[in-house]
Amino acid sequence: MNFYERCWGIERANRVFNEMPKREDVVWNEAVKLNVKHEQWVRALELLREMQYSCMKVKGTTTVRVLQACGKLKALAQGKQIHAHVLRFGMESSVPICNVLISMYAKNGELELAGAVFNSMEDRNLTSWNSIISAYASFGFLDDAWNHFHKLKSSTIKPDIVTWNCLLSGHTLNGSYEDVLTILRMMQIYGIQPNSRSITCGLQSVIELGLLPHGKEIHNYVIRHDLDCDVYVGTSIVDMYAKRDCLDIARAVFNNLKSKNIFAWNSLISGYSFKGHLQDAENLVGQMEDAGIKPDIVTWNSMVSGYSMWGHTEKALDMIHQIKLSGLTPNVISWTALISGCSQNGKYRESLEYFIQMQEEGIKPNAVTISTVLQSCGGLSLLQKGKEIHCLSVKNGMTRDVCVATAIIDMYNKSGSWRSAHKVFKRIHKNSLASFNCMIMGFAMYGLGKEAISLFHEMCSIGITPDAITFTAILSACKNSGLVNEGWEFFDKMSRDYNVTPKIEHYSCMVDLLGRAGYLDETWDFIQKMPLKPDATIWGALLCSSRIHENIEYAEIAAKNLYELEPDNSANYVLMMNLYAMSNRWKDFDHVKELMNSAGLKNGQAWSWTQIDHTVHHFSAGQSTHPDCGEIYFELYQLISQIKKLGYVPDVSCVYQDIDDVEKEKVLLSHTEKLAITYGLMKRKGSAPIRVIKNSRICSDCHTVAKYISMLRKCEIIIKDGVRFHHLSKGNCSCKDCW
DNA sequence: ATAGGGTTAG
Repeated sequence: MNFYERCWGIERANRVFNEMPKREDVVWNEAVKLNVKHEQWVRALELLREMQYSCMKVKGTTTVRVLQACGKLKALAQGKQIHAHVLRFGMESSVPICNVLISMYAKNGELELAGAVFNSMEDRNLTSWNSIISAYASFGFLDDAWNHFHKLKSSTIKPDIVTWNCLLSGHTLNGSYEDVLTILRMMQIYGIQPNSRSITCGLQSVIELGLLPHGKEIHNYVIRHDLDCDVYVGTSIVDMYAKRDCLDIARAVFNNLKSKNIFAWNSLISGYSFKGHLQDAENLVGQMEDAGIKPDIVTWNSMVSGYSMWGHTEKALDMIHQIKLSGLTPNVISWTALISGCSQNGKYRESLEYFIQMQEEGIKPNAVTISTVLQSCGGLSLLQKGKEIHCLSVKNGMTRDVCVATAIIDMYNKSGSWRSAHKVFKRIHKNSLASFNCMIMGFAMYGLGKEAISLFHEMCSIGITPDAITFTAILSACKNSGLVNEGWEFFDKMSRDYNVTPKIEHYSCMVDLLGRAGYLDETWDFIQKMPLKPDATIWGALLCSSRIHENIEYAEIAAKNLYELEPDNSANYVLMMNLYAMSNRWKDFDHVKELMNSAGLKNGQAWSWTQIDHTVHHFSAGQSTHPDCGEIYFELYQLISQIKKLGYVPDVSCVYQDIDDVEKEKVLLSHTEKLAITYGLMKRKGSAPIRVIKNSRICSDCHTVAKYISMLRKCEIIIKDGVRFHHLSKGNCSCKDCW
């Protein structure tokens, strides 16, 4: 039989077997084992059944082999049949057979059955214990695994390296990386030498936890125990250094590797690419090819991701082309890398275009792709497109994914529809810290301070601990709703009760909160006492508040710092010019204007847009480019005269030009958000809210006009300005006029 | 006869 197997393979061997006139038990057993070895599963089982029918003796070793195969092939039904056979022929007292039964059930995910077999055993050896501990650990039932470990320790049998490694890999799979390191320490206490498998678990944990010193310790251990010739260990070390930004060390370790497989190359390349050393990464790809290793899809994807993340979209696209040239097909990860890079760099439009292109090439998006694309929709406030993607994710059952759910909430918040965001939020079964943060931030953006605060309390009451991001959200909610006392309270509480040290963004919120409320001296005091060096956000907040409350003294201090910290930000110059204009200080006005000109800066173009059906309508300051321009102005004049009857008085202080009030009133009319709102009113169908996006901050006059229009025409108007959202209805705004 | 079988890209 063996001879035939060697010369002509399993089929020939089976034929010879069938032609044998008289077949002994031994031959039958050999035939079954052989078929299992060649993964001729059906045939092996047929033979086994024939043996059972003819009451032949099936040897223990044969049974073990077949059960092993049932585990590997996840053939639960067949496994159970053999289990029945084992019971019928009284083989259940055999320790090896029970051991393999445990393993078979575990591999098929039947932990209860595995446990039942283990419990029914009269005698157990170390392998039995290892099998059951491995079963529980590999499915994340770590408590059960430890329980059995402790029972084992109180018996006469001693755990070995396999036992420990089962626990290590269980904790690694479960993501409890601190525990992995603790177990490694325990092993040393018990005098068990970690082997290469233990080490790879440890290294993976060190990478996830970002504990480079521990990693170096493990590296030393590896060198001392000659484990660095293990391919997996070597690659993990390269990977660790590459991920922790120690590219030189990573390269040195890599160069010393005895055998360099594709994983090692890829780890190094991804390290260089991720850090933005793209030329080095590309050179490595060349070297890898010279060494006779063909770059695979992972190699190329590292390159796509690097280029795309660092803003070189064209090169990323070029890499996608290269993938095709090398005979491979760009997969969902290649495309997601490209799309995500665009989105992260603010190239939202491009990212949406590539999303379409990806689908045209027959690649289906997954949850990561969807979350990324939703970010792009939010970035552009494209509510319609965002809704489409939301539908797509529902259709594909992706809303259960925490990242997708959070991205949907964020998209609705950023697209002017906090109600939809809230609806999605409430429908999520188990909200996470991230989704709470996202929704609190959403309320904050609309000036819904009370709602944000009550959500904060709800979150704490169900046992979720707020983090630094939660406090940024809650403080900006207080800031956007003018809740000074509440803001102070949260600021005190965060370090006192929640052990979160305030960062610069928290200080910035406080400066904004105090300043806008008019407590400028207190704000100044606060900045002086801050333990951190004030940055542009702090001075920017002070400048804004000083402008609102027309305090030239503080404004000038803030501006002086800002001109140094961000000389290219025209907004700072413009704010200063506004302030001087308000106080009729035209000489100072001209001075700032010169300063701005000499820095080569222009006053940014103001624009607004609104979406009607599937078309985006753009309105730019000083241009009457819209085809329906005449009609829009006609409608606007009528609206203005109607709201004047309701009490509207134009706020000419919003015009910072040295002209008379009649002229100023005309200038007010041309503000782009008014045109966009008017157009939205003209074209809207039914009672859908009018949504307008504006690149800079809305002025107080437009804000007032929008409030009156919402009252007059009984409509909802949602305006996103450079900073936040305004949700207007029935003559009121969600921001309660504190901006 | 029986236990563990890993590392890279979004």
